[in-house]
Amino acid sequence: MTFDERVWELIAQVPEGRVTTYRAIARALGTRAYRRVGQACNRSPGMPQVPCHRVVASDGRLHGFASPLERKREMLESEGIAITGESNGMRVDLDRFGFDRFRE
DNA sequence: TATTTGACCAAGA
DNA sequence: ATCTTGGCCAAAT
Repeated sequence: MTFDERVWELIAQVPEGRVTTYRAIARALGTRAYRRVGQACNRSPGMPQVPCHRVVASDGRLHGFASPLERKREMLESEGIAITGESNGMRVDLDRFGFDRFRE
């Protein structure tokens, strides 16, 4: 099993209405290669296999997504997750929506 | 085999 | 609060 696949497996465990962080995933895998986790998301199959839109930066900000439609993100987040801030600094409250109780 | 590349992060300034 | 810097490490070149 490759590193990417392990990352996807963890992301798949994040329930709807919750988010996780690149840091939490790296920690769960016992590594500090946070950037590598981001790449795994980039190459992930996407929904419905891997809900990579539920992965945010460690401070709760919505990172990356070179996609022209960051709006898409906000919409998907609106599956019950509150977003604070404007287009630039949109962030989620990790204390309320954060998830890192991975199994295995 | 060697180098470059990230949807990152934490600590300083 | 914003910016810079150095570190991280598997995959893709």
